[in-house]
Amino acid sequence: MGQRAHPTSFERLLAVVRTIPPGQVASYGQVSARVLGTTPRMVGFALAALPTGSDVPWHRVVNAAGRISLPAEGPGHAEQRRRLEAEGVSFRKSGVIDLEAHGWL
DNA sequence: AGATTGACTGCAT
DNA sequence: CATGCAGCCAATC
Repeated sequence: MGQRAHPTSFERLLAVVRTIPPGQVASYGQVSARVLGTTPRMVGFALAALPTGSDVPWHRVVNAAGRISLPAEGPGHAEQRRRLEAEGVSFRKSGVIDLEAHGWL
């Protein structure tokens, strides 16, 4: 099996996402800042390629404004919000998450 | 090999 | 508060 001897930055990003505790959220930028050589855009790309039913808590990643970045018209948006609320994450009236209360670190 | 795009971000207008 | 633009890196065409 010709696998690489060390995790790709793609996999490292997913590993970081796995460390976000339930009930908390981190921004794309915050996740990418933990893996040198990566950017917020890569985080979104990595999560978008995630297989259904993966163990990665992709829903705990939101944009820097504390808002869900998935297209509001798609099913992913509603699903992410549902999962977060199930973990106790509260949304403001405007649909913005209170990062002061739920922000990671 | 060059252009385009994406679940971003920060600063300027 | 809404828009625009540059910077960023990998995947795709």
